[in-house]
Amino acid sequence: MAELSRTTGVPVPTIKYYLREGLLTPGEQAGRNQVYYDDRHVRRIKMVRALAEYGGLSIAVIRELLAYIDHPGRDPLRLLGEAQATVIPRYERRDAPEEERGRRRLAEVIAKRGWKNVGDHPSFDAAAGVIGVLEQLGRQDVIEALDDFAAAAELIAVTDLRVVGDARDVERAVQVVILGTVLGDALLAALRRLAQSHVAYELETGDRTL
Amino acid sequence: MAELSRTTGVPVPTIKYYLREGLLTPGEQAGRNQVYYDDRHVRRIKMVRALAEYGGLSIAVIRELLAYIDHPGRDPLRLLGEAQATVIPRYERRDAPEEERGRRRLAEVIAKRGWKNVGDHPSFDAAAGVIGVLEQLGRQDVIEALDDFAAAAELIAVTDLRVVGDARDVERAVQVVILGTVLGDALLAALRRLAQSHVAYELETGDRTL
DNA sequence: GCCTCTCGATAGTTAAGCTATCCACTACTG
DNA sequence: CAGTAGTGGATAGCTTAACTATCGAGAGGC
Repeated sequence: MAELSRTTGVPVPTIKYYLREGLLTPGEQAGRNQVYYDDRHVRRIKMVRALAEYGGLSIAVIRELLAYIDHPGRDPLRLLGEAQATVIPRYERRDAPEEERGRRRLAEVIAKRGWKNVGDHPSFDAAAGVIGVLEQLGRQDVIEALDDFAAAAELIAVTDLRVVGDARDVERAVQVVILGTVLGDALLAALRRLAQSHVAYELETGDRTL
Repeated sequence: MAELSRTTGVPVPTIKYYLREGLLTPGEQAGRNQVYYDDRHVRRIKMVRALAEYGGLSIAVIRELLAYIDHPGRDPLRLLGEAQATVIPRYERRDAPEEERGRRRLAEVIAKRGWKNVGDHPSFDAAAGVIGVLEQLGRQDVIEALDDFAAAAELIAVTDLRVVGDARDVERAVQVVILGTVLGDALLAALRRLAQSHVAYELETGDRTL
């Protein structure tokens, strides 16, 4: 265990805690007080840290994710939806008037882009909630950019699905979905800021106009 | 205060807590134990809740954001960078080999897209960290999609800058940047899942091939 | 005149995510 | 082969964040 701690940089008590919480499968017992940990444990710990640090996920959610990674459904077609359902935070759909307006606005955009199969998606209410709150805060200008955001999201989704499709087995595909979603969100957020900085620079120097 | 609580749906003790924490400016004193709150307080509270709930920001970060919203720098050109710096979580740049590799990989993509003004951006290390960890976890397939992600990020950034440019004064622009960044990230994440669901559906029905 | 409500201060609560201590035991070290 | 450092497991404790509850002096309303 000391070695596991050294190679991952995670303190021993924390590893014990992860074991207690069921994030790590017990290692192979070798004698009364000697346990062997292998490469999989190292990757497991790195995954836990990455999901917590970059994805901001709680230990409880990470445990669910890992459980799904270990025992994915066998139907590859449903895999994306199932894995998504495991990752997505559940927003309790409030029936406040502003959220209702957000739902209508979002439904318009979805219709315009011809998106199917999304009306009862768990992320629908999340997006509608954000739109509702933006409207309440008087940020109609941001809401007007919704179409462009949706277009970009579709581009990203196509990439996502291509990567998932290229995964050679279910196990790999599950990892792509989970990590691609959680770490992908963090990555996209960071890239967005870099791109903003770049575009702002080009506007300043006159290399680009909007 | 009871009325403020009723119209926002936030319990009185929580409002008191926000006052203590300096998230809310004190209302107008009217007598020894009577204080008037107005519309701005209502919007303030809604903003705090939105930033916390959808953006997952801590009270401490929200306080900084609000302070910047109240006293933005006067140079509109620097505004984006300053506001960004306030929002972006600071990752302590580790000099682990995998993060170093992430930095190199990211630098390639940036060079390929011709992004300028981006090498020492605070989000650079965040993105590099994610890439590094993806590589460690054996997800080269996701890393290969980096170019596409960057392209989408650029699209989004152009939209962002257009919205900021349309804001008619500095005060409005600051709000666009902060809310557009924090709530925009949440919105994009949700739209991404909706788009994934849509694209997956089209692939299933044969309406689309990759 | 009394009863309720208000503000503000202070203290308490809850949950998450570790971290520290203990203990019985064991395996390497000289 | 004795000693000592280290092991795993159990349990308890710590720290921070974000609220939440209590209290008391004082004001407003019928």
